[in-house]
Amino acid sequence: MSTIKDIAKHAGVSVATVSYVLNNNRYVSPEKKERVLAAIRELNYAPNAAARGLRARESRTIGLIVSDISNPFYPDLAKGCEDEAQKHGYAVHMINTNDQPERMRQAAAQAREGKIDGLIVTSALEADRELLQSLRERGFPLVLAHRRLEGLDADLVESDNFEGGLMAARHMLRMGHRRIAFMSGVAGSPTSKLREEGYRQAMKEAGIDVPPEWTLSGEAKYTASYERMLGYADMPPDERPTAVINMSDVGAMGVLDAAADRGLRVPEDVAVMGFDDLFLAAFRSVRLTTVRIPRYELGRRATELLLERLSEASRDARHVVLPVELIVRGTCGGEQA
Amino acid sequence: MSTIKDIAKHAGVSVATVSYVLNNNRYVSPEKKERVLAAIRELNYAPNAAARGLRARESRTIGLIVSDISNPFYPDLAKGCEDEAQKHGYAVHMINTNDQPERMRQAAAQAREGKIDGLIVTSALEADRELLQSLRERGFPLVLAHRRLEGLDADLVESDNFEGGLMAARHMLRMGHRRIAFMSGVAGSPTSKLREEGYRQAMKEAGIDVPPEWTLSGEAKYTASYERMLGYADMPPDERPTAVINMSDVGAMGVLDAAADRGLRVPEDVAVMGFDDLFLAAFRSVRLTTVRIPRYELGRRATELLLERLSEASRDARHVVLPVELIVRGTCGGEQA
DNA sequence: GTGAAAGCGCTAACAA
DNA sequence: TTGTTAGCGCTTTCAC
Repeated sequence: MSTIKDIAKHAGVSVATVSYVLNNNRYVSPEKKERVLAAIRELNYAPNAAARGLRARESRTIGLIVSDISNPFYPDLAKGCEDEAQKHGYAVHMINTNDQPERMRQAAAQAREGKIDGLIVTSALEADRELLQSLRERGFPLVLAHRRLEGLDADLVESDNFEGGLMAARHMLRMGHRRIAFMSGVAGSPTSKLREEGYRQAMKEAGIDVPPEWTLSGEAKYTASYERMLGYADMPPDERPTAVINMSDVGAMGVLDAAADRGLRVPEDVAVMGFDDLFLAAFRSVRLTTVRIPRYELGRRATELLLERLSEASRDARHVVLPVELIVRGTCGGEQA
Repeated sequence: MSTIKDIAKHAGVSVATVSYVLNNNRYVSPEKKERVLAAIRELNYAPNAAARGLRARESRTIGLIVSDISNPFYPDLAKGCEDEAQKHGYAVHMINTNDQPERMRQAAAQAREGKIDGLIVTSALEADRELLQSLRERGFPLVLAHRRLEGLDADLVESDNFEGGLMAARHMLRMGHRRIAFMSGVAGSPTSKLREEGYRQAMKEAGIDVPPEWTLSGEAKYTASYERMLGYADMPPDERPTAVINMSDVGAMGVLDAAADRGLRVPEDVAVMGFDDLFLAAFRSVRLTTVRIPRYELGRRATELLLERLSEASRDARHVVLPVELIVRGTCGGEQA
């Protein structure tokens, strides 16, 4: 690989001149400029990123932490992040933690080594709090995406989870249901809690008491949801919930499949809703009514915020809440033609 | 951030000594070593990656090019790549090209700038050939994953596509089908071509002629496949294929849904197979028979090859073919209890 | 055993 | 308008 010196020699100018034309930040006479440009072309030169980074004390790359990229929730988010970063000349480092705190620690190390200029943390866990806090205290740019961490002084981009729960439950109510179950996620997840609060609010407005068996928590995954639904299916028909809201579309698939396995018709015997609006929700054989979470936008906005923070002096932590949207398909009835 | 100088001063030693303990490559007296370690802890020091990279002329990061991370085929591959890289102290740069040649060009620029030490290219397109070739000619480490590019001098990791097509068709034959359609992917894709060759081989073995309407090509996506299936459904029952093999599980979903929309029972009226074995293939309401592509392993092996190439002197291009597996579920009948 | 210093490739302050 | 040079933080040769 050729260096700036090679270019300088080849063009018969000083390295400073080459640097000036490279960065276009000083006047350089047309002839010299042309010679430099020609040399660059001829030698197929590209300035070394490490050297630049060392001088400039920045890497122009941001880190994106996801717990598991093969969870279909994240790819869109990652894409939003990458598209936005890319637009501003930043690269993105993907870091899968697989929910191992050790991996989070390695990410923090990359931050201290200057490998990344800022970090987007999706689905932050309570266990990460201390580490993230210490990063923030050292002034490292950080934005949380999708999941909040109460009390952490960092930018946050999330979807309107309370509203999502509210709108899901209201929709069920509107369709005539009274016994509506809300399958929440792992206990303690703020996302899940917020959605459940929205649900409870709607139920309260409707004057309905929510017995504990309507809000079983557990994983929002397929199997765990499938099993919870089996439990409901086995209840006496006049006690069994006639509507089930699951925290994720994949979970809702489990609910749908359990209902089918027990001979329950959807939506006649049981109405089902999910959250996310994954591509599979739109399949004709599924047609899942769901609350769309703007995943791409979550990633895009988080990146936007991070980049702003990178270029501006310190400012207060911001909190952006993205609207969610009710997508009515077939699993609750009431579908538009 | 503290630098090696700060540590040296703080510990009362030279920067060289600090470097020695950091890299553990020279004898350092226990006392000094301890003092250095203490200073590192106290000042929360981490060596600057750019400076190291500049010296060492390596970034310890690899680039991973995918056309679209939100295509459910890629996340597992990306994860395999990331896990393997991570194990060897490498980071991974994700690059979504969205099939824009411009993005590929930017990736190449990153390579020339030394931002990445090597590149894994998934689903390489014919249009990328020249760029990739020029990278190889400059000796840049490159491995192709999933899709081959005939004649490109680079390592390649792919799944056994011919065998996959063969095993899919043979399975259909075994289930008693004779009119078996193979919905191939976009014309010219080597992956698709190989699979189709396997299919043709099986048909030939069975002494069956394959009329052109059985091998319609198109996108392997949901909608395109849905529509192709509608075409088959509208054929007279005694001409219509009784079995359909699609190039992807998502495509197979389209086939399944089209069949359902036309009142065709699966597998009685039409048997359906996919390729990939995505998570959705296992849903109880789907139970798609499919050819499993080892996506994670594709990413992992590609990374392994790349890392070997990074550490060893130049060697001949290698070609690894990963076995595929027939996963029998319900859409072709013959499911195990 | 340990340290001084050169140098990786680049930018920018300063000099001419 | 252009060039010389110091220095970013680190590793490593060479000398002691």
